[in-house]
Amino acid sequence: MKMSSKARYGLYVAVELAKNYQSGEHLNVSSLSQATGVSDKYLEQIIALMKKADIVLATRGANGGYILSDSPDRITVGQVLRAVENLEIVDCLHSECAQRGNCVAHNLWGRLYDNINSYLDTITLTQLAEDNI
Amino acid sequence: MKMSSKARYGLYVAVELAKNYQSGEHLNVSSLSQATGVSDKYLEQIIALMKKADIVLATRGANGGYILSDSPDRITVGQVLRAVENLEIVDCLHSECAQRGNCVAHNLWGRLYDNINSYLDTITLTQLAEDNI
DNA sequence: ACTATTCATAGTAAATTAGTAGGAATTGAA
DNA sequence: TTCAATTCCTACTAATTTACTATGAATAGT
Repeated sequence: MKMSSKARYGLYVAVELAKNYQSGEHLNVSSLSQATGVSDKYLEQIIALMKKADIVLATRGANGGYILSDSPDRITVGQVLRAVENLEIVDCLHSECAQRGNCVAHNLWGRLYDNINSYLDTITLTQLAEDNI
Repeated sequence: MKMSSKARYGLYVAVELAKNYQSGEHLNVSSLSQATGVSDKYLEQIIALMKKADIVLATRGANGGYILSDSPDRITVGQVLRAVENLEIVDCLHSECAQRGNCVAHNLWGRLYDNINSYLDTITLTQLAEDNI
C-alpha cells in the first residue's frame, strides 16, 4: 500500500501554491516544476486533477498560471490527496464485494478509509507548509 | 493507494483460522482454499508470510496444517496486514527522503502511518470474525 | 502576428501485482 | 519401509498499474 508519485508531487505543488497565495499572483507550471524538481509535463497532469477538483484556478495564455481556489487554511491535505489519487483502499468500498455480503473485511475497510480521511482532513495546507503537523 | 490481494486474502485466512482456533486442530491449505475461494498455491505464499511473522504455526506431513500461534483475541488485524503487506505508505518513511530534509510531507506521512497502524491494532481477529467493528 | 501559457489526449517503458508451476522436504499411517 | 498427504522453497509469467514523455490544439496578453 503505497502513495503514488501523484500524491507526493501533488502535495509539493499545493505547498508552493499555498506559499504564493497571499501575493495574489499566478504561478506557471515551469516555476512549479523548478520548485519541486518534477517535470513540467507530468506536473501539468497532476495540476489538471486539482483543477478538476476545484482546488486550484487556472488562467491560460501569457502570464497565466495557477493559484489556489481558496485560502490555504481552508484547504486540507485530504482534499488535495483525494483529487490526485484514489484513496479508496479496496474497490468494493462503496459498492458490493465479489463475495456479496460474505466479505468479513468489508466494514473494516470502510472504517479504515474513514479513519484515514478524517486524519487527512484535520491538516490544512497552511499547517503543512509550516510543517506544523 | 490500494490494499493488495495478499492483504485481503490474508484476512480471510486469519478469520478462518480464528474460527478454528478453539478446536485445537490444524487446517490445511486446501480447506483454507475452499473456504476462501483463493487458489491453494497462492495461499501457500501468503500463509508463509504469516508464519514468518509468527502469527501462525505450521505442521508438515500428513494431517498437517496451520493454526494461529495465539488466541484470536490477542492477534490484531494490524499484525496480520503488516505480515503480508508493506504498509509503509512512502519509501522514505523511516529513512531519508530523496529531498533530504526538504520534504514538506515527511512528517505527514509518518503521522498518517502511525494513525493507520494504531487503528488496525485496535481490532482483534475475534472482533473481525464476529464483524464487531 | 507572435509568444507564453494552459488544456487535452495518446503513447510507452518500467515496476509491481497477482498469480501459476514444479518439485524437494517432512510426517503419519498402512 | 513404502506411500500418501502435507508444508516449504523458489522460479517463472501474464496482467495491470504507474510514471512518465510527447504532440499539438486552444487561449490570452502584447
